[in-house]
Amino acid sequence: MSGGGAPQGAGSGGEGCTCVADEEGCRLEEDGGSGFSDISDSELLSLQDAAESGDTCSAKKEGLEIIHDNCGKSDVSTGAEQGHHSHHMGLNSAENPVPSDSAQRKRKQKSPTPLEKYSMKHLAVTDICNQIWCEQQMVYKIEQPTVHRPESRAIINEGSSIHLARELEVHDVVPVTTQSREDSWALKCLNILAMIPVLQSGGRIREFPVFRELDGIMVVGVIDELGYSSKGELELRELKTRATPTLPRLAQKKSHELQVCLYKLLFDGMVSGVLQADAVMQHENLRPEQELGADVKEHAIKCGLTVTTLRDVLELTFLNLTFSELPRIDSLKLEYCYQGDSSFLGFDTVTFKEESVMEQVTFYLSYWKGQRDIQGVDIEDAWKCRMCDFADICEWRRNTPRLYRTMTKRFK
DNA sequence: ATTGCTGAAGGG
Repeated sequence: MSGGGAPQGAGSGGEGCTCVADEEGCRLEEDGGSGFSDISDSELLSLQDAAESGDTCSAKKEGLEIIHDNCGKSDVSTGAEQGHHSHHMGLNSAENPVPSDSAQRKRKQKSPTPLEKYSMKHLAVTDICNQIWCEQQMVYKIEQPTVHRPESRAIINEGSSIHLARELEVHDVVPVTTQSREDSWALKCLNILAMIPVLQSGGRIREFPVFRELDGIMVVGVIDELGYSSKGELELRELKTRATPTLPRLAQKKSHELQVCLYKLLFDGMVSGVLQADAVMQHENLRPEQELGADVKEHAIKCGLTVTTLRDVLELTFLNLTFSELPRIDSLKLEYCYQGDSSFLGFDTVTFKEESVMEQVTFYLSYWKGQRDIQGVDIEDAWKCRMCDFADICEWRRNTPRLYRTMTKRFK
């Protein structure tokens, strides 16, 4: 069951709070139920309020037009069901139109890299983790983010709500309206600024945003939990909720392990000063002097900060990160628990080997830079296809007949 | 720049 409670408005009793970008309610999906079902009642209410009070509810981002007197969940015009990555695929028809060396301007002749093709400014840590599971599937997920078999969807929703419940144990979540990507980044920074002192005083935090350039690509993520072990070491904890009361098998563990290693790589970089405001601005194509939205500025004031532009916030954040002398992450822990009865299944301690992690990162990012072809699952991993949401449309499978036979074989 | 494109993680 999806019990994900709504992050209610600014609670007063918490030890802290996190702001979530409340993109004017644009986190909507066509299908009222199977999609991101955790749009909460309170979010819907605030949407309706906004509509009634005549607020423009135009959601240009995502190419989604909402008729604003019908701003309810069931009335979302589609167009978003393919998500933001829904650039029409398969434009190969017009390819290489005769290299008429004359009129052809200085446009790049070479085909775009996958990163360019999907207009991605950055990769998420979880993109890379999906990539380690199956690169072909990861691409399908980017192209069609809302495609899920119902059973996958239910398990994922349950996991989300358990995570949210845990988050609410350590701080409140207050919705903040963002009007631009600059606003979203500012909010991310405000969250970091709010969490630094908690870490400094030995406290525990959840949902810590991290980002850093790796191999020329911006990688962003959110650390599930940071706290201190009994030995006083800074410890990263990543909760994995499971649909079966079993520990994961190797293939899945590999993905989880890389996930926490990537978080450490990003976090350590941030506290040791490798971040530069300009690099972030360039990668993300942000306007540094753009004035921040009213709600973001208002929230900054509540945090005791007077800021007007994203540059202000970013630089403040980087200064704080480097001068707070936060430790690097000492220990990486995966915690598994069973969705059914919340019982604890076990811990895994992950060893961080920098060379090995960087080697993997280089390999996975090379795909995004167009340096190699896509690589679907190997024969021995063909079992993954049996529970893949995209099995029936998969090019990799179609082009790998041996894989298909292995996959469909009912072994034993 | 056919001028702008995205909360990440969520589980297997």
